[in-house]
Amino acid sequence: MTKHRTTLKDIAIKLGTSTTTVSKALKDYPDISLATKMAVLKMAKKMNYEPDMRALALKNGKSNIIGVIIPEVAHHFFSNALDGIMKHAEKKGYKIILTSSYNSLKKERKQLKFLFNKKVDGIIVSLANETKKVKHFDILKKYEIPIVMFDKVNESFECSKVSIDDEKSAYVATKFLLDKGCKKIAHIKGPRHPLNSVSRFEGYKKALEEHNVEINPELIKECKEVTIEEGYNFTRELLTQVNKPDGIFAVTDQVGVGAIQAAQSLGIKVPEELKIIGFSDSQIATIIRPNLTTIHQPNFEIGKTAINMLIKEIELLEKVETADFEYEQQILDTYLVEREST
Amino acid sequence: MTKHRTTLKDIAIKLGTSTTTVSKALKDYPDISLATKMAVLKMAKKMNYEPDMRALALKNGKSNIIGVIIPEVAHHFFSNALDGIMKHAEKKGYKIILTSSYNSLKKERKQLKFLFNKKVDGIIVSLANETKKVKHFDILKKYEIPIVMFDKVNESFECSKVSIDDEKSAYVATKFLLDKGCKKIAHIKGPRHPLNSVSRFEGYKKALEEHNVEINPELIKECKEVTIEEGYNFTRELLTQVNKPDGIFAVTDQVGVGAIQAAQSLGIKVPEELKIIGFSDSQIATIIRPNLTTIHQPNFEIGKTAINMLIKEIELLEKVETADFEYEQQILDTYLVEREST
DNA sequence: CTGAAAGCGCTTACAG
DNA sequence: CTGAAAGCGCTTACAG
Repeated sequence: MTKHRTTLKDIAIKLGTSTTTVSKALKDYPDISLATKMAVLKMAKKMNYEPDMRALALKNGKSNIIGVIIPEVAHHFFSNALDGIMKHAEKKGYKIILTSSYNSLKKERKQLKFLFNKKVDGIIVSLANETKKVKHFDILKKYEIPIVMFDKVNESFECSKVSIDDEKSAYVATKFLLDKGCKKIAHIKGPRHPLNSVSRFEGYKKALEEHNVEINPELIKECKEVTIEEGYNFTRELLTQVNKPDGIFAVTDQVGVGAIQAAQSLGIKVPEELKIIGFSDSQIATIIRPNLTTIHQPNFEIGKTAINMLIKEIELLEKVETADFEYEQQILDTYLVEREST
Repeated sequence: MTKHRTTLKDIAIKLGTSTTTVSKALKDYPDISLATKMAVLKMAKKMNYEPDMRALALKNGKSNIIGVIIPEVAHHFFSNALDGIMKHAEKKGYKIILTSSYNSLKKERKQLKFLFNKKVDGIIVSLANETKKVKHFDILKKYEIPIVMFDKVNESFECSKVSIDDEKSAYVATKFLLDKGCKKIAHIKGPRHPLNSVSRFEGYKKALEEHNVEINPELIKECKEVTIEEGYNFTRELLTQVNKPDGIFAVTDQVGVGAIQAAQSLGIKVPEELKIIGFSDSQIATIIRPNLTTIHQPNFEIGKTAINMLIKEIELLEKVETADFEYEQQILDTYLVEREST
């Protein structure tokens, strides 16, 4: 058994007064005599009184806790976005219950249910790769619990969202290779599901089409895990086939780094013989030699924007009777960072 | 206002019975008739009943929530340790409230107080760099709230701890350079405070002393932020002074990567003219060319061990009257990974 | 200015 | 087998 902590009642008994009075004194109600107030304050301090937030949450119907569900924790993008979420939640007096879906739909459902039962004030989620249908989020609508999706969002679900324009960014990346003179541009894409990879693939195709370059299935590879290893292996495949690419657009920096290493392992010069561009602008892009040209993505800002939108909704909801406000959809800017690999 | 959620009372009214009966039926008490039980279960399902965990926490005195305080979120080591903490907390039915001290003592105090008021079942902490005295943790002792420290621990505070042997690992790293024939080994150390950097410095000195190599202050540099940039700048200083080192032990891989880049910028060959070893075995160590030799640290395992120790204490405490069990101190193994930079 | 009472959503010892 | 009552720690409308 853990030890008894001081409650309002303890203070009241010690002072021969009521919990009502103690509560009011502590909360600085106007209808308490100065003498009583001082006595209560003093005793509360002496007894190390700290309010029990469980009771407050139950009573007030507000916990000042926000639930977060992310696909992965030990991941460059998510830990940075999380940093943005936490710093700004902190500023506004909220704390975070952090959960992970580990990219599994089943876990995502479980975490959501838990956060719902926990009565968090709102939820921020980046969908699991497995998640296609988002029916499980309907319960939040039903009980008017604010939710904001970021990065891995669902197109059809109505809620506020923060993301980048993956298609446009991929278009920019691919067009950059075209402008640099590449004729045969390969794309090592992400898995079929998360919307991001699909959109990046679309941007790639759009740029090629616009420049009247035929899309060649031989030059398109699809990752499962989106790792350095996959980037390495696919690039070796690409570079040893008859129809070799002279440019590669990699779906992430991890894959791009693998691509550079693969080219080097075959004695192919980057950028002279092969130009490579990544996506994300993570630290590894600056460490690999030649440095990886990439698309910069505002990780921290994405998290920050998401939490600010969510808190705005939470606090709006406290005032109005019913939630019929407009959902916001913010698309944050990306930009190309030119380095040595192109 | 958020919408009303189904409570036991709602079900009871609908069924013309009492909340007591509903509660018991839901919890499968033996003294409920099968008919009632079925009816309750059915209605609960129909009305989408979900228990309110705030009420449970208040009633049971247990929240199944663990508070975590880490110095940084967007950090390779901490996000991996956190991954270990979360995965294993999950398995045992606990969730995490994640907070960060941002390496500030003041924030650490604030987060601790919050978690205390929140009545979490236990706390896992890695101390802020600023934290020297840990008096603020005494309150946990007073109320018998289990706490486990990991990585950045305090020597004198009595509680369970998980870490690695920084001194020994640093000794191994330095000795490795000596065995490779280095005569003048520099050390780019961390800031004066966190115990880790001090211990690593001790290990460095010990190895030199044992090999009768004099410790030369000219060869010792002290980082503030422990970044690639600092590693780069200090290494350039070291390599342009009269008394040049032929080996560098860097306090982290970040610093080690900066060191390699600095050597390259001066046309000094690694490992032929200068051998470099890092600490942590993070991804960047495998990406830099030449690859960085380093000390492997079990990030995920550290988190996993910490959470398992904590849950053990929490559950023990539920059974016994008072907490007088032994604190565990686990030192996890590290090992040297030889790569190209030595 | 003070305090008894009701209530937030649950559990459980106890009486019937 | 069922349910009224007390209680977890707080808040607040209301009566005095």
